[in-house]
Amino acid sequence: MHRLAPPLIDWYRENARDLPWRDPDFGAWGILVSEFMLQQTPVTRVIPRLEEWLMRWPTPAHLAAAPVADAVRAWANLGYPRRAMWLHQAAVEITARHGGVIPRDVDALLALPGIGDYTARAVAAFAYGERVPVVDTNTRRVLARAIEGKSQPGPAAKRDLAVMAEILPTEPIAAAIVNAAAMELGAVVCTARSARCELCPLASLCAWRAAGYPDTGDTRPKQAKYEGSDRQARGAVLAELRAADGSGVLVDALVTHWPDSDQRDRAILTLLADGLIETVGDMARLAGDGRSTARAGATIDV
DNA sequence: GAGTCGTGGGA
DNA sequence: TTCCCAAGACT
Repeated sequence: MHRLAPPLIDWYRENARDLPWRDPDFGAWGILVSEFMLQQTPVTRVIPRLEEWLMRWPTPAHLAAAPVADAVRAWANLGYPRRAMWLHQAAVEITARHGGVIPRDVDALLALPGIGDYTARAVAAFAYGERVPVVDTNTRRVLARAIEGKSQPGPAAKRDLAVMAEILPTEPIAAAIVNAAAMELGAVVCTARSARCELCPLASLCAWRAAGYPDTGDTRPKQAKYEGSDRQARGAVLAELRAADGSGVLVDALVTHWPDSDQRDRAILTLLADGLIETVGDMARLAGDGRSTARAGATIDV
């Protein structure tokens, strides 16, 4: 077994947070939904929305039968609402092509919308016990420090999976724990802002610590400013349509206060292109909203 | 590979 | 106040 695995396993058994999706009875659907929600959204904000979601849609078939607009509303403030749309579409495909059962095969999971390298492997490992490397931003930071001796990881790369595979135990259950432990360690001890090495089970083995904590630079892509961005404009448009009923809002009445009218129009057009909203005549609404008169796809002139 | 895509809490 | 960043995916 790799020298990093035993201390990770022992530490995780003692220190893992008691999170809902770690309940052995949580189920593959709950784990899949939690992984969608956790893509770029903090744990504390996910938990209440996740519990509501699973109460309302206890299986993929339940979600698949609902309008996608309901999913986007229930997504609430989790951010990146395309994820709600993709999760809904994934539920449709799981219901139609997988008999309502979440796939356990990584490639089958990757074929679903909104599921990439991380989520596919997380579901395979944590819902089904598959022995596959799972690499998220926390794991990449832990590996960069402990093994490569760097202060921060580089941008996500395919090679990360091979590095993680190196330290995975042979036995699938132990492998799943090592996957979870690396993520957990990066989330609560070896964080982006600080390294609380006095709490770290890998401290005595850590290459970065042994090298004296050199600042090796930060090559991660920097996040664009949100204030004044197209994302902010899209958020404002979508917030108005979430608050509206199925009849929608006059296109010309959407976010009329927005200071940049070109940006406002661009927000509406890209939301249409993404399939998050639709127009019927001069009205706009969440895609799939409204009742029986749905005629999506009409164009608007802005 | 680099840019884009929400939202809000904490440093 | 301002900035960072949070279990990524897609184009």
